[in-house]
Amino acid sequence: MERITKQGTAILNAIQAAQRPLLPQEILEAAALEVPGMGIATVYRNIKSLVDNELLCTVYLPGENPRYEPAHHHHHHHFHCTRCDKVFDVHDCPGDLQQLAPRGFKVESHELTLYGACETCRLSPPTPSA
Amino acid sequence: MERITKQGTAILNAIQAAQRPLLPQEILEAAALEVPGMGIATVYRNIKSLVDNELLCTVYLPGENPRYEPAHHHHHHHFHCTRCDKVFDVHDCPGDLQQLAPRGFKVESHELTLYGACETCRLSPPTPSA
DNA sequence: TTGTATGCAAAGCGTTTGCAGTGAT
DNA sequence: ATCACTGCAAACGCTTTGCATACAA
Repeated sequence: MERITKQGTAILNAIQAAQRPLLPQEILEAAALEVPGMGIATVYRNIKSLVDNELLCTVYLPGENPRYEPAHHHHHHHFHCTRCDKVFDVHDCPGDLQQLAPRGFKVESHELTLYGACETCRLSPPTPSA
Repeated sequence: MERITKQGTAILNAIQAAQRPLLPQEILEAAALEVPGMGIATVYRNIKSLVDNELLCTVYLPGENPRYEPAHHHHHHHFHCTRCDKVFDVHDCPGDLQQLAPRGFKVESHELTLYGACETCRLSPPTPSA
């Protein structure tokens, strides 16, 4: 992306405004509030170039489609709320995990995902009527 | 699955013989050695029923398609070799990670993936000629 | 004006499903 | 002889790509 377009601006705004990693479809919905009629292909193309330029990073969670968040340039993990399915950053880290690997294996990095209830869901359980 | 078929047997054999989680395509290739001409749809259908019957479990790794391994019925993690892309079981675990989550969040489970070089790849670096 | 970025639709890829035929019981 | 399972092909959901048009420069 060499040119500044209203679509590209809206996409980056949407991702930066979200306080959590977003799916492409969520990015589209948010950006389309600003630029109605925007297509999903534009979202994918912009995401790709933003990731290439290291303005965004890709959040891969087990069994999930990729989400995107602003590149933090620091090691962190994620918390996946099993109630609302939203994903949140976790800035703490268990540290070196070489000890866990089988003998002879060299651990160079790791990914950790926590699952449970986010604060909102913990304080607002689903209504029994549902 | 109520009936025993040669395809179903070959599929289960392939997964149990592998010492690591396999992709559906890998399962097909292994099982087709025993039952040539087997279709990928049969692999998916058998996997699904084996998972439902808890003979298999699904291994979800970040950014990867699902793999399948015999159900171990115990908590464990995985090591993904970045050289050969094979995945191995890790039986050790860092334990409770509640401490890592943001305040107010409740951690109920976690997934951990280690990345690096498996023993084979660590001992056999790629040939410089490649 | 130039040519990049967009929108649409078609294509890709992994997975699922409908259907007619095969084969386990 | 049944009817569950199989193979094939079509359908699906997500992502990518081709192409003509729109618009940033």
